[in-house]
Amino acid sequence: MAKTSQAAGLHRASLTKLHDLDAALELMYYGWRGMTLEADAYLAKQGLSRPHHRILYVVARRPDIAIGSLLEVLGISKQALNRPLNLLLERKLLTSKRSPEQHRSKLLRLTAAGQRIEQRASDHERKVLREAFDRAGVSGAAAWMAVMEAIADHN
Amino acid sequence: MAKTSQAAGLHRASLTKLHDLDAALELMYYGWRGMTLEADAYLAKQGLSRPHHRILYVVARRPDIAIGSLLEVLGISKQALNRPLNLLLERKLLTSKRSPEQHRSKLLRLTAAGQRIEQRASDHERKVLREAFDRAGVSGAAAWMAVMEAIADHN
DNA sequence: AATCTCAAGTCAACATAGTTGACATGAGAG
DNA sequence: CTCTCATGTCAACTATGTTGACTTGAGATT
Repeated sequence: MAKTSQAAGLHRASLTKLHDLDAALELMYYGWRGMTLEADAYLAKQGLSRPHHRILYVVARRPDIAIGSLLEVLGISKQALNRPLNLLLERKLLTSKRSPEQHRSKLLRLTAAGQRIEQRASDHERKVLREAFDRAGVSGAAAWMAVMEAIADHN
Repeated sequence: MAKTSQAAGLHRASLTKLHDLDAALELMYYGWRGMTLEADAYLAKQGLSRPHHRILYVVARRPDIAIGSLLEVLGISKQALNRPLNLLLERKLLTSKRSPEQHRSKLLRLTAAGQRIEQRASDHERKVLREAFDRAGVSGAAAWMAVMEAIADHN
């Protein structure tokens, strides 16, 4: 699961711009890469990868979430969730218990170890954002957020 | 190759924000999704997917690129390039010819059909960006670019 | 008590996108 | 005639996802 290898650098290739927005398009690509690169490397060291992080991230922000809700939030099938989720339970980064009344569903929570890993992985991503925002200033950061919201909510 | 299915919507989940930058972090995730969603759907209708688009995109902007250079730009192994590239050649979206002097390397070019598909797929992505930039105004777009550059070039 | 529903879990088969490693081919250069 | 070097190809593997078909176990209904 996840190699330590990779070009890691993957310098932004200099391609001829055929359209006005090609530069922006490429920035989205390399921006995503830039934000996740260190987090992925950290996760790989822990024997984890992005799907595990996504689970930890969501459970951290919705303690006692049921598996069905987690599936909805992640937008994947339960079969796809199965493996990474079980690994996290085995590694005791997550706990699951049945709720007192709603005995049908299982509630997920992070253990202390799970919280630590979630925090460190997300910290790598936030660090990249923070440095960029610091350079851009408060108004630049706000403008970035506004544009990203428009892109994310498009349609 | 690529299903037409998917939640397609995948509404931005409302998660408790544990940190200042969690909102920004999630925006990067959903922004990437938002930009590529329609392009991926279009490509799927053509029986293609993102790796094919990446190849078409690069070759469009570097006509007569050799395979070795393409590998560098894409940052994948030649074995990984092999299948999508051969599909594009079979479907006559790309041509390869040996150059007159440098007989060792093969030069890649888009056919008219390849250009059409590349353009349409990229247009879907640019459309999302254009609408967001229109709302944000020139200064907002410039700020977005500046922040994304800082993120992309981080490290 | 018997049955229905519903969340969760599990098994199999498959698709896609990537990896390493090993080796073949074909042209140019020495 | 051999060496290099870009390209091509085969095999085996990993990881992340998909559908479809089923089981299990608890709660609710009749």
